[in-house]
Amino acid sequence: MNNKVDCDIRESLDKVSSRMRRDYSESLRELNLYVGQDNLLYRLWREDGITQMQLCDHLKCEPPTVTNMVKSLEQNGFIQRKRDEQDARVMRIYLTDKGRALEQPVDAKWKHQQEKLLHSISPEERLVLRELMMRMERNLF
Amino acid sequence: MNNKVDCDIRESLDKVSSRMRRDYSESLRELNLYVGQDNLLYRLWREDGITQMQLCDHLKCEPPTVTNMVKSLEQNGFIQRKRDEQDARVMRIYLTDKGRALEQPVDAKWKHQQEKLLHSISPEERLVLRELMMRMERNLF
DNA sequence: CTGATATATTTAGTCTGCTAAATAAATTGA
DNA sequence: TCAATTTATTTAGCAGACTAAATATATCAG
Repeated sequence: MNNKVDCDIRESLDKVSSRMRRDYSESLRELNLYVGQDNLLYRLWREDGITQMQLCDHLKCEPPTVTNMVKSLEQNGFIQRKRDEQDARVMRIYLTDKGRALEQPVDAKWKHQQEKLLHSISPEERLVLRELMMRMERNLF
Repeated sequence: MNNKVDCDIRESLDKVSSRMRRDYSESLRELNLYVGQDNLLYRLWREDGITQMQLCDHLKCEPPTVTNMVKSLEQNGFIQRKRDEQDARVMRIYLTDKGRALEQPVDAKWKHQQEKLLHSISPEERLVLRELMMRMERNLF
């Protein structure tokens, strides 16, 4: 009986997150960005010139994924790659003006998407929800 | 102030679902399946011989995605494609014995993953969580 | 009956994401 | 010093997922 609830939670989680990703992805296309690239840029808006390895850590993905994302972002002129002077193995990623200019529009789209997700949920409920989400997170890591 | 909570919810949602997907994906590799294929098979376990268009509806994805998944599953011998006799446009997808045999092992892996996600959360809390997830779902669709 | 439209699928090409293996540079240890 | 190991990145190849465009079949309207 309880199993049904559990199933619904997992299915709902999948549905919500894939739908969010899809909607947000579509919205980002207006900025000539692909979903995920906004997250990479986000790290650079916080700290410009970090290495690909650091991006891996933050994005929680594997090195080849960063290589590809960075390549695409560079081709579109949002970032620039420079080899580190001290350590010739590492690549440092720097924002271009075009990349910096995306911060506000991306933030607006992010907030809009977020509001769509949560709009029927009260502040008190959001606290409860966050607490439960955090516990699921801890269960997985 | 509340915005922080909202942000955490969305970030947490992304983290939890991507981690779930990743773990589950790795687990499915033992069955020679890729993540997502289990969901397609699930539909066939419920109703064998449905069309690719019906699979699209259930999986909530686009026709080319189904084409590729079906191709891969057929090459691995889990399903068989047959053209519909009434309407030569439609392809009907049928399980092979090998495909049918995956139902139990996939179900076990799914349940295992689900328990990992929810194990620290009480039955009462699960009901609350489900209710909130469902509301987010309704917000998006 | 036939030309236009609708429907189902495929093809081509993009992206994120992965693993395995290759490459290149730095570090470590005998 | 120099071979072995570690670290950072890239390449190749695969999957799911997407869009745009092509193909093939069916249906509908005049």
